[in-house]
Amino acid sequence: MTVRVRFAPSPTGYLHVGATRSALFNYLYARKKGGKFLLRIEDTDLARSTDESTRSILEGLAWIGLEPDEAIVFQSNNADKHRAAAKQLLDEGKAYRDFTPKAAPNNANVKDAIKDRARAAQGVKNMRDNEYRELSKEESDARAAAGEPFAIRLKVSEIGKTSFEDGVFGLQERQYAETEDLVLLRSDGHPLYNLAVVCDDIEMEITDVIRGQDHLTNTHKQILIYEALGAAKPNFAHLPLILAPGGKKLSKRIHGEIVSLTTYRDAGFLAAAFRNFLALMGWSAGEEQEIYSLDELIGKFSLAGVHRSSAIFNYEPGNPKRWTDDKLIWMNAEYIRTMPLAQLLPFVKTELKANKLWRDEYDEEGAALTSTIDSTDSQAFQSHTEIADRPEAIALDLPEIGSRDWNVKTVDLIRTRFFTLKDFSGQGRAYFSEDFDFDPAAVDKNLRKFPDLQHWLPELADRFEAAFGDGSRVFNEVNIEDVVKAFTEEKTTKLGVIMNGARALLTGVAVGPSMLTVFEIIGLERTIMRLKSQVAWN
RNA sequence: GUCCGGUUCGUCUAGGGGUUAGGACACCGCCCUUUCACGGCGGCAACACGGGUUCAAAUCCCGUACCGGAUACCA
Repeated sequence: MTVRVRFAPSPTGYLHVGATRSALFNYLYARKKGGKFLLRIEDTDLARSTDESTRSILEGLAWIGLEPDEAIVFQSNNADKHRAAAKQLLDEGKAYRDFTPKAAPNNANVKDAIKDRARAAQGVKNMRDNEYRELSKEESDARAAAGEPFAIRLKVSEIGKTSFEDGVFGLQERQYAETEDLVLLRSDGHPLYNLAVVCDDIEMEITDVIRGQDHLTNTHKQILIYEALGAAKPNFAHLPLILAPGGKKLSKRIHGEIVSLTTYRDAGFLAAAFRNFLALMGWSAGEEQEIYSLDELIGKFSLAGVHRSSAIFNYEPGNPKRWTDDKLIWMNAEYIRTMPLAQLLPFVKTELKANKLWRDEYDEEGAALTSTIDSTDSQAFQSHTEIADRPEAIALDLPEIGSRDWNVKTVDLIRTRFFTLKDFSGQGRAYFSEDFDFDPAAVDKNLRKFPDLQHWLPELADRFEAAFGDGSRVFNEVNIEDVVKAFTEEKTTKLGVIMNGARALLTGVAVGPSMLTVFEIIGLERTIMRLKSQVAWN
């Protein structure tokens, strides 16, 4: 039998990172087993479900690369089937009508109300004391015919237990006495979650249900429904939860946008990096590897590697440097600097375009460097070093400023210190535009601390002009170094003072690659212009 | 309350009778360097507690504590 799994979110908000991990594990399991990964939108709670949420979920799944193999199922479309199933169980005497008037909903604190009620019962509550449980068929039919409202409850036996072998948690057993006669159909005819899920999973021929640990007790209820319906039950596996720092469940309401997948997309994370990070939350292949391609994850995934303990999604609210999990940030940076350049470039292009930093010239086909990069074998993943070590890529003369090759070389140069795609348009803005900001800290540290620089740097610009302006010498690292060193000696100052001052003026920031390379990449013309500019000083 | 589950460095984790308890992130130090959040080297740092079984327990058993989940005519 081919494996069929499903991800079944309810569209009551954006896609949650915990839910995304459930989707990922379902997907990995399906791919590993050569099965199908399906998507069902559980939109039966009309009051809370929105189309916008559905769109957002779909968008999130598309971004992270977890698209379903078959058409999306909307649970609300199956309500008639759910009602028919309830009716069938009623007719077979496996369920009964409960004419108890519906209790007023206590929306303020539903959870607390449930807890209080349970505590009041002191654990000796009889789950079978419903007065309508043994009502005669005649009377039940008569009252229903008279128009009296009723809910339909499953008649759960008093003696016995449900049990199943959980793919993660092992053998799970629960005495029937612990399970109440659960409601299948609300008195307004609305099918309830557990019934809907079971009917749909049967209908969709789901073989393996993989979902959050918060559904463990639902599983016992659902098994009762499978049995009543005479249907074969699927395999079940429950995943540990992802918790917030402090150990509470990571929730949209309390923790905000940090739990939304779109936050990471918008913050410049690579889907591959995010997926990699998520896979390692609650799962391990039992080895010391950290970076896994999707194919590797599929190859190595197994439910046996899933933990039973919850993982904490670690971050510090209010700390800009740790706004999300450290390891996630590191992993994204690791992907940016080590992934094949040809794979990174399209993402950088999108980022630059969105900030009006992209030039059509970057798209032009042609030169040697570009074709070298494009032919890079993208299966190899340690490629940053490979590219850097490849003499034909790095030894080329500097491409014309603003050309496609220049863009490729620049991206490869600056990516080594970047954490997100946003950095290409933020910290890296000065490479692509004249309109960039100066980091006040960089100005203070590298310029104001050495007031002489205010006239020295324009002077250096003149030296560059004199040395390279007529084109007789190439503006490259070796020659630039000669000029700067001579200038430094003349001023009897340290090389670092000149270099760091120039860095602040040329790039607006205090960090970056070797300054000699930066001069070269920025180019003679822009270097002269920026060294002479006084805007940073004002 | 009851049921279910959990507890190895700050965090993610490896290890499941004999290990100097390993790795990653973060942090700290040193090196490289004109700077740097790259890179290299090194450091700090953990088996919740109490009993038992055993020659030997982080590992098996029992108990305790703490944490989490569930307990709806929500999903």
